[in-house]
Amino acid sequence: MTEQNAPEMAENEYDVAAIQEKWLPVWDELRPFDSGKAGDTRPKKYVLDMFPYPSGDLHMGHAEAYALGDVISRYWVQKGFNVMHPIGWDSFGLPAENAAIKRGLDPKGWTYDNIAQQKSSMRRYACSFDWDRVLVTSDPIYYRWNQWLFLEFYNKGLAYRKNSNVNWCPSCQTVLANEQVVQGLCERCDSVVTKKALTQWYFKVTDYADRLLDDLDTLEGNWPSKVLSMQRNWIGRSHGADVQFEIEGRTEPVTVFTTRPDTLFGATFMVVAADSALAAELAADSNPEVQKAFTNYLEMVKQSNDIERLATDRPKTGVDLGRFAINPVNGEKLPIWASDYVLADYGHGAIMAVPAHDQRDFEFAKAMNLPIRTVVDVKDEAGISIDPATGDAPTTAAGTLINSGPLNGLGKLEAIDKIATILEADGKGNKTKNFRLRDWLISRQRYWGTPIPIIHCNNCGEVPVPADQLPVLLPSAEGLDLKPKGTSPLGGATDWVNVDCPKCGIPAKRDTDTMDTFVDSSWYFLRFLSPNSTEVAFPVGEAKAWAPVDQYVGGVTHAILHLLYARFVTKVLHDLGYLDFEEPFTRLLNQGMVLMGGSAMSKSRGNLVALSEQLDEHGVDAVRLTMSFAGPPEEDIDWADVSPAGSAKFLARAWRAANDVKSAPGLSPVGGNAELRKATHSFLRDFGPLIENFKFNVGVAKIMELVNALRKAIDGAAGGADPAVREAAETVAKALSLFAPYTAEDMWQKLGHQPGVALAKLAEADLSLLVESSIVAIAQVDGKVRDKFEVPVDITEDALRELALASDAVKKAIGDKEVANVIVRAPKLVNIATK
RNA sequence: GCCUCCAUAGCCCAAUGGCAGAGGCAGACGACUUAAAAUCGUCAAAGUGUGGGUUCGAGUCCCACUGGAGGCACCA
Repeated sequence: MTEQNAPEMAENEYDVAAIQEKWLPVWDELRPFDSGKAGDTRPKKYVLDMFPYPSGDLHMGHAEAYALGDVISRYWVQKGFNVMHPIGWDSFGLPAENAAIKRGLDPKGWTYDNIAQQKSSMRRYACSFDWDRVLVTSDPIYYRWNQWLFLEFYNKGLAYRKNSNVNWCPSCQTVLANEQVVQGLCERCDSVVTKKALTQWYFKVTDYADRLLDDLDTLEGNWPSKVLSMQRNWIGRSHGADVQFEIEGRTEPVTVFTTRPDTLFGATFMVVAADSALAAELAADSNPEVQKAFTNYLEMVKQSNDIERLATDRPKTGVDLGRFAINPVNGEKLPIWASDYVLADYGHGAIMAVPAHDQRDFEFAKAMNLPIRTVVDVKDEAGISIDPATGDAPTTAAGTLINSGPLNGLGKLEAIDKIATILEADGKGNKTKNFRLRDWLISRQRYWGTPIPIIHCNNCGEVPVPADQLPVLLPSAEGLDLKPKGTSPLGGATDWVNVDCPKCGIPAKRDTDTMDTFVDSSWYFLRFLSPNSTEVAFPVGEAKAWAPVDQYVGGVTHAILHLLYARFVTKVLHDLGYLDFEEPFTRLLNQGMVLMGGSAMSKSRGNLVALSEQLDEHGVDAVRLTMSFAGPPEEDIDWADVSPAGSAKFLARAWRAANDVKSAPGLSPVGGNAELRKATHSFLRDFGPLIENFKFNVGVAKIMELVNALRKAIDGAAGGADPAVREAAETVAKALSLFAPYTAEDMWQKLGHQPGVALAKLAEADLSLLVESSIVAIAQVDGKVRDKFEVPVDITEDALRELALASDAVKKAIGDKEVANVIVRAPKLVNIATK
């Protein structure tokens, strides 16, 4: 190498680090992704990535999510849309608080340091965010509106306080929503969740259960079916009937819910949830031995946790309460038992037990030696009636009703209808439905969250903080004991807690709980419309123009937590007149996880891959491209299986091709190398639909294909000056800008253009270039290819049939078999079926 | 126990019911080089987890099974 050609070498070298340095400041100037410019007439589109929790720097999971979200967002920008693609931080929550306790710091400092770091990483990662629309949920300007939301719910009767047995994490020392208990463990820290009787705040999500379930149908096709089925499972609607049983020695009847009212004649006992008020009352009015046995049993039940309860092979336990219920259809006396297999907070906390036709009731009857009466005749494979009373299992299938008075001879559905009619006529019951979904417990006994804007007054009770006194600012953490102790740390901020009642003026106290952070994230997508407004949570008019979110991108881990809550809050805001739509996210893409060596990355497993190291080693573009190219976006990526180095190699190859273009910009491609033009325009035809259908990996493969064709043309007959070469190279640069913005921008400059490849539209495919005059037709015999011939594209069916039948190879394959049928699909195929 | 989803070259993955291969990784060979790297090029490699069925024709649709991933679960 001589000194003279050294600078030229640098010019022809793909230098990842230099390119990254070069373009960031240019883009800062150019701001191609602003969405709030006045007079912007482009059609609007709202693309949203789930916002991160600032628990440290960005990791590989973020890198995947934001790479994929960026492909979609940049695609629509390139198509000429005014795309709103904002970002923010879900910055309240336990990790900040725990980290702060560990280090003796204010959670605020830890949180905002992490936000700054993530923000800088996102800029380097070249995310196409609109940096004018940023929100941070722990900013008072945000959580003031969180408090507004709470009060809207409160005033509508959708936020309320009640005392009940709640999920309690002994490690986090706070309550958990049902959705935050996974397999009996705390979602956050994996501690075994226990139950505790506490007064807590709830959002009445159950009021919306039907709509939350039914409206999932409107998302069909636009949301992953997996998420739809998870939500359906979670809401868990079952249809059945309420039936009222008189209780001996009690004025009020007890109502039970059953999905099998047809089996009412087979009820042989009743079971009430051991931990319910009803059980305690029935026991209290019973004889002393029962009282004692019940107290002992209840003690045992309280000590068991969800893990034990979930064990399916757990033997049935219970206590006979010495009381009796009267079967409303036949007047039979049914003994009442208390057991923990009946849940206090589902249905009415009491069931009618039909051991012949329910697995759990059957097990209980066997354990307690209670009678079993068959009322549904179910036949086995041999056609012989099965009798659970003498067998070892209940029958749960449909069958003909027996031993059931007026229901005898009916099938299941007819029997259900008839018994419902009978019960309704007597005022003893009615058809109804029940949900697995419970109300959303939103209060937390922790510091780092939105204070609940309620004041408790001895005179007035719960008093909402007046709007003009919002926000209720979180008191400084200084001097507060943040360590979890079961009551909110805010209770220690005496000056803050003690206030005068806004209604009557006497000394009162603030509510010291904070809100579940899922409240913060349940409506944040609306706040991006005016992240800095001090007047409104979000402007109703802007919401009409931008919302709902056209495309939401995020992990499947939020399938039932965040996505269900956001749907619920949207429906409430709709009903309050703030929104004209009922579903927040029109289209949803769930990206998979990034694994390493077959399992999720974790420090303890020792398979953590640091994003920053990957970026340093391969460059931003190569990492982003690898995320898109690895496979379908919803599948997990095993980092051990993919090749960021290969991606970098490809990017360099594409970049070099642009460097080899020897014509001036603005050159018409007409008359250029025909083969390359064909490759370019078949790419242009295929690319858009692939991206719109999330087939990013295939889209990248198509770009690679085009780069290969481009290389061949440059090195071959066409040469670097051919107009088709320029056309192909510009197409590559534009398409590549969705995946590898730095490389694409640099290519764009090499091709002689001003910065801003992100805004350069891809050309429409010229389909006339793709018209072929002839095509290779195949001739099959019994589905196997036997011959091929080149035919005109407009060949008639008859002509193609003749051609195929005349082929020697076809004749040989037919042999002496008789031709049964000849299928012709001109011009591509003939299939000859023999007998 | 109930409900989803997945299975294609050594690996990651393509394939409107119509010739199993678009693309990549790894591999072999060649060109360039004193040599290597880089680059450019050429090649090899599976009959689609198993067994049935529908069809003129099945990787694709249906059923069963095996293996893997996920959700719900004492919810009456």
